Amino acid sequence: MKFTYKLEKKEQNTAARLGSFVYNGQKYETPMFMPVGTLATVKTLAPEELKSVHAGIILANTYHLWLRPGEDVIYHAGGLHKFMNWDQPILTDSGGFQVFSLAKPKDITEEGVYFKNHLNGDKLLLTPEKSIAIQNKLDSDIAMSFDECIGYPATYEYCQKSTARTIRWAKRGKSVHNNKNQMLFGIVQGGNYADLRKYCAQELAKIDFDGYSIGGTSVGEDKKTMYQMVSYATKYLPEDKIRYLMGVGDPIDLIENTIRGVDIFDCVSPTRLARHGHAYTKYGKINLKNAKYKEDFTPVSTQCDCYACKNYTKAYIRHLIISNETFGARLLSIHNIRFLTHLMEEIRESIKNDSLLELREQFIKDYYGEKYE
RNA sequence: GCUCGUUUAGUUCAGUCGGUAGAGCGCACGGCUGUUAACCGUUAGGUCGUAGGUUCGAGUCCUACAACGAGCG
Repeated sequence: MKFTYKLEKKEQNTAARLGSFVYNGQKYETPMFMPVGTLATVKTLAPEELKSVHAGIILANTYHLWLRPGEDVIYHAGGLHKFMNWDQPILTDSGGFQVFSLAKPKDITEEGVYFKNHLNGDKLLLTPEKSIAIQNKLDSDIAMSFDECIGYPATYEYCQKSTARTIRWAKRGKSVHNNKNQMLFGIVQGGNYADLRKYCAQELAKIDFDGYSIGGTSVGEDKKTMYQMVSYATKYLPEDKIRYLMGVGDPIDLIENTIRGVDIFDCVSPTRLARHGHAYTKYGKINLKNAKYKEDFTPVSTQCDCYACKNYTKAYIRHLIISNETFGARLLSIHNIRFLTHLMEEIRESIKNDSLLELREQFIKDYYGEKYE
């Protein structure tokens, strides 16, 4: 189902934006954070639990669902929403990140990208057209253009060549996109090169997508570099369209990139860290596996309103995680997602009050103490 | 009581022809940014049951003892 982004307000002191859209009769505000549910599930969580932590859009992955169960199965099920019982928005990534994480350089061609199916060894070719066709069938609300997520560092020559190809791929995808209920976003690449980011953003804007993403960040660069890449891109993106920074979700990065004009984020961190026993707190990330929590009978956070913090102690969750009990991963996933959605609530509030820079200062003080930069 | 077997890291076990010890798990700590990740990495941890003997040298071969286990009385 399509929805229209509305830019509500711009923060006075930064490039931050407050926006909104209505989906299925419900209003959603940006900036927002999207939990990741690669295989049509946000790992360990039921849809009801996702709603309880105020999740808005969730993300699923074209590549993974193509391999298993296959897009036809989901099409026959009546689409991804029905298949996974999720009546809020769904964004599908295109498989572009798997070009970065799974493919070898020699497998990337003008036509598309060759993958080795990790389930059965089959040789696979994913093209821009194929990615869009799969996403059309999955019937997500937002489809992503097939791109190459460039690693870091990368030479200017490589970024130039790859980014030009990503733009050609974006055009090819757009020309075959045929799901009227689905939006299509373009993805700005360009590495850490201002002119390439600018060029890519402007070329994509000409194609006229429903929204724009910034890709090729959180691939090993330092934070300063990431923020620079984002600034290079947001500067040249249409103001009236939503901007999505892909794969970014470290709490401070949500603040810093909101400041640079980003509207939505996604990241595996809250759920992956949860499964690995870590929890976000206002005063920094904690590792619940540490012995010091063995008899800590207080919640992860006394201020958090999530189900885990309201009902369980660190000692109990630690016990579950150490015993490899899935309930521990589930409780921490609930908490970590809630931590990020709550942070986004604070960010939106501070945009309304034009106090985002103050929020950043206070956050850093609390989260990092004296250690930050 | 006799026979056989076992005894090595916290634990379960490897350990070649005799050349002064390794692994998995656990413990402790760290990492994780569009998920091939309930994963990966790094420490710490040993009088090789005890006492003798053979040998240049014994976790390894021999003897005795101890503990545990099995079988037979």
